[in-house]
Amino acid sequence: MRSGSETRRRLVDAAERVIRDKGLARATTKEIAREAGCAEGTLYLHFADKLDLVRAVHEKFLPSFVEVAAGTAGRAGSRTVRANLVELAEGALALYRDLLPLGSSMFAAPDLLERYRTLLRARGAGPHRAIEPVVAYLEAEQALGRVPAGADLAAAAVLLLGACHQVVFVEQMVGQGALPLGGSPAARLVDALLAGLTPARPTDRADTEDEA
Amino acid sequence: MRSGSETRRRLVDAAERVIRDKGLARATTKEIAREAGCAEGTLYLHFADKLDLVRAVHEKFLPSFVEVAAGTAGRAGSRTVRANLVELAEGALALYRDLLPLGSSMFAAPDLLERYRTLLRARGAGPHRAIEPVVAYLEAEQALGRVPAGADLAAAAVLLLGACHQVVFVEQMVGQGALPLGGSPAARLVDALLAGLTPARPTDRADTEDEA
Amino acid sequence: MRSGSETRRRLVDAAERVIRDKGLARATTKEIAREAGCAEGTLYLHFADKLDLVRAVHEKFLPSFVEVAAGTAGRAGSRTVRANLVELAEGALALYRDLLPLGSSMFAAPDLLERYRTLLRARGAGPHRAIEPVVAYLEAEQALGRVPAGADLAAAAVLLLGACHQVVFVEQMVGQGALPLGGSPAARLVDALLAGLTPARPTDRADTEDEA
Amino acid sequence: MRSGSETRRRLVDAAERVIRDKGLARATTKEIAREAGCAEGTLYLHFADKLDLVRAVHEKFLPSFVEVAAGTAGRAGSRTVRANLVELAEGALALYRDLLPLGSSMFAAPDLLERYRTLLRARGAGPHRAIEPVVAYLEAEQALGRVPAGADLAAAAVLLLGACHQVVFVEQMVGQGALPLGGSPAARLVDALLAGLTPARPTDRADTEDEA
DNA sequence: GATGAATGAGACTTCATTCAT
DNA sequence: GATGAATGAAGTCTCATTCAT
Repeated sequence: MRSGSETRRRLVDAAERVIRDKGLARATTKEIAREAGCAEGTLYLHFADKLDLVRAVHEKFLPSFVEVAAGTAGRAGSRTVRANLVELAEGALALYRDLLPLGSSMFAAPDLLERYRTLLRARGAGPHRAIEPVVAYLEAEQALGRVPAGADLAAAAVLLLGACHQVVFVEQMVGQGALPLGGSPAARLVDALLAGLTPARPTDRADTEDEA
Repeated sequence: MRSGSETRRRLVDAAERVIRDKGLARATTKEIAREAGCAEGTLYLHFADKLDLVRAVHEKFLPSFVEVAAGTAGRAGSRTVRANLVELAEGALALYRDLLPLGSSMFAAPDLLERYRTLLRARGAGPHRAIEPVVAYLEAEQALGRVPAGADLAAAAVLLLGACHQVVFVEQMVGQGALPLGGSPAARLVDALLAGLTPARPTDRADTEDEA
Repeated sequence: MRSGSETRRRLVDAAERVIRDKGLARATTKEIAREAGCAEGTLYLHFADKLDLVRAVHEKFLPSFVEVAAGTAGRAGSRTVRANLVELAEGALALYRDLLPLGSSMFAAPDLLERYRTLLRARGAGPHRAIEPVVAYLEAEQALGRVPAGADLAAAAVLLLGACHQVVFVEQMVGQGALPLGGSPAARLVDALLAGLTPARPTDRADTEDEA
Repeated sequence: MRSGSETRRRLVDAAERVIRDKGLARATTKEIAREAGCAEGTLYLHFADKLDLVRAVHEKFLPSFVEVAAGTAGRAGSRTVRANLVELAEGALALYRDLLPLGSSMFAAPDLLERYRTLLRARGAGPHRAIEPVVAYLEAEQALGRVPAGADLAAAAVLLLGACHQVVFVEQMVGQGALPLGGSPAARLVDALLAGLTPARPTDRADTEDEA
């Protein structure tokens, strides 16, 4: 009943499809069962209740957060840092486009959010884990001298992934092209991050040397 | 029905409170009316339907996206760029903490999202407008030479605001402290953005001069 | 909502009728609402849930237990003891015929039984209170010398009311006439109780003078 | 399907246990099968439907009604009438404590009650048969002169058994000790029945010699 | 005989919305 | 404008029963 039975898998996939199409609020058990090609009652043979099924849908994507940069992580030293980061940002954009509708809808249902938090804690998973492989990649480049020695890699990773998250959030709420990041958003974000905002001249540099 | 009657205001405020407390899914008309201290039927004297009331709640926050950096915008040239950006980032964090639960829950109901999109288009508003004052501030600093001439200011603004959004998203989904941004997250993000990731040595810089 | 609104009363009466006709197990909210001439949802405007409605039905009959012998109690000294007790027994038979189907069905639903117990305790009511007016009547007769001085009046009351209960129980489970109490069951039970089972001769009386 | 297979017996026993524990309303086929240690479908190899299984549970107890006084019946003439009746009453109390929850719950389901009536008629069984051995015992004592010649033995038996039934009914509905029959209820009921309610003086006796 | 996943009717309950007062 | 009882469609979940293995 808990293991990967064929029907169970069909139900999870059907639930995912319906939630994406109609949103969590319109994802009824009747609709999910119809989509899965089974009776409504069958749902309760495989899941304790509807929330348990939704949790299973989310669970399916738990590894994604960490696997975003799985490919890139090993690329340290190859090609250029920029190329690797652009590839990584594009992967992040694709992932967020996939997960945002699923993830955000949880805020509409506090009980679901609570169950999800419990699940995340139990697995030690969550969206915050996404920055780990990015940091790992940057550390490897740092060791190779392709990233400055004193750089705050965690903050850099959050800047990049956060920007990707934001791009997708705006895309889905307002529509594509709302943000003035014409061309390749991934490339522009990476370039801006690499360049920083500090003027070349030492006098300006002094400006940033104060306490917050 | 459209005017700013006292009862109408009470209903909007009550709806906001209930949505924050219990989530959109548990925000029933009965509960909202109780919280507003009026009868359930009264709601329909002021709003076409429940979605219209929710839209009014969101509408209340439309200006916020633009006003985030209202204060900071005029500070160009004063203090340091870093200090101004840290203040701005802290404002963004506070704003996102306030708005995220309200904004994200829309993804649970596509019909609500659709109405919101229409509203945003009609008003030319939306979360993407938040970067405008940031860009405006940076442009002013750029004119003063406190920000590099060639910098991609739009991308920089998205990096900073996106990171703030991300920090709050993780906070609310997993809990505070999940991201490794100990100390002042705002300060660390700003510092990382200012510093960039390009090594000081010219040889490394060459690494990034590859395909756009 | 708790007071005696017209709709509330109609629902309680309808529920009583349906429970009598079809039994508690077949008394659905849909059927009760139809019988009451209102929508199913209306039920939940007046009662927390279905059990709460059933409780209200039972509550309606709480006073009955005590009022059985209300009339007879005042008759002490008038007519004959036998006549008064026969009248009382006939009232008890009528009451039990009315209440047994309602009361017994509770044993099928432990949660309902539990709520009913709570209600009984709170009101200090219950089927055991039925013997009180009977005992009161007998005490009055005892004072008048029409009932033996040393008689165990509580036990006598339980014998009489218990027998009436039993007669109805058998009637409803097996059908009328199953018990060999042809003629007037009430009269036969009262006569048997008045007469007792002790033989007139002193030698037999000795038989019963054994261990207490 | 009708024979006394091992599995069939396990199912009947399991059903009895579940009905006692959770009530008829909560006695699901799933729960009964689990308790019996077999699959849900197996139930339908041995019984036409769920009601048929419940009927089998009740059938198991059909003889009980008659066997209550099996022991006592043969005791006529031995010990004292009182001692024999007290023993019999105690047996009746024990029996009713055992059967009442099972028997009463039938009133919640008229279709079950109907099937049970049919069964009782076919077997000539039922709760009314319980008085037979009591009457038989009393007749034997009557023949021995230990019970008055003119006594209405059927009515006396109903008084005694009915009182026992009542004691248990009140116990299970309100709780033990609700009836004022402290000490040994069985002994008090028997003593009251033996003594009767007629005053020793002939003048009082006249009171009862009126129209039926 | 035994199994247990699948079924689907139907139970209880919620809630946005209406309307007579 | 305000009320709140009434509505009824729709939601989640249960459970007796069937059937292919």
